[in-house]
Amino acid sequence: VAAGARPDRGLPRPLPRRFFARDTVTVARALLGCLLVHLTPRGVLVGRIVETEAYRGRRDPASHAYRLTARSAIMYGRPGVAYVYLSYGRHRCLNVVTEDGGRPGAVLLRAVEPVGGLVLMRRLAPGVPDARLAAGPGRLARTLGVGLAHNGADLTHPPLYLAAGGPPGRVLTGRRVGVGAAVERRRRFGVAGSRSLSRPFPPVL
DNA sequence: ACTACGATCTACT
DNA sequence: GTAGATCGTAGTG
Repeated sequence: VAAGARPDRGLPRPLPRRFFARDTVTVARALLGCLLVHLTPRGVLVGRIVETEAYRGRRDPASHAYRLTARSAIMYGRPGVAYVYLSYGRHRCLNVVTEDGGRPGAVLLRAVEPVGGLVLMRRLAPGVPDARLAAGPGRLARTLGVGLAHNGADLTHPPLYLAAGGPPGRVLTGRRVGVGAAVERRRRFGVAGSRSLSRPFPPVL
């Protein structure tokens, strides 16, 4: 980069790795209101995180890290790294690894509100209304240009990273989506009033 | 090597 | 409300 050049001027600053080296539920809540930023060759994409889910290991049968396998090994590794997997052979899901000291954990990013790069986002998800462009983990990955190639990417640095945002306002909690009934409740978190939630939070749990 | 199964989304009845 | 798509991962033989 040329001296004096500021290629990231105007862009939010990445969250430090220590942000992610904490309890997974704490990180899942703290990520609400934060920004997901992707500097792609075709443009800058920015979304405000409005929905997350916490997945731990060992004691969490719904977590991919319940057992240590080739795929889940990344959840046992460095916090702040992306864990991207293919769901139902069609959809990619973006997580950020949490915890420290070899403890497994990850937060699934389930929904963001489009903040920047709307024109490109609409191209990536044709026919989807703006508020719904990244409502759901599969749509989020598609609309933000995230693929399996990002598995293992460091989310504390561009081109794909997380950044501080505004306060989330009131936070909703609920049971995780798409997992069996025998698992613990209230590991899904959402920003109340957002029109970009993947689905409503039931009034009573 | 072979099989079963999804942390989902879309389309259609 | 429910079915089908689609393929990497994980478990079994």
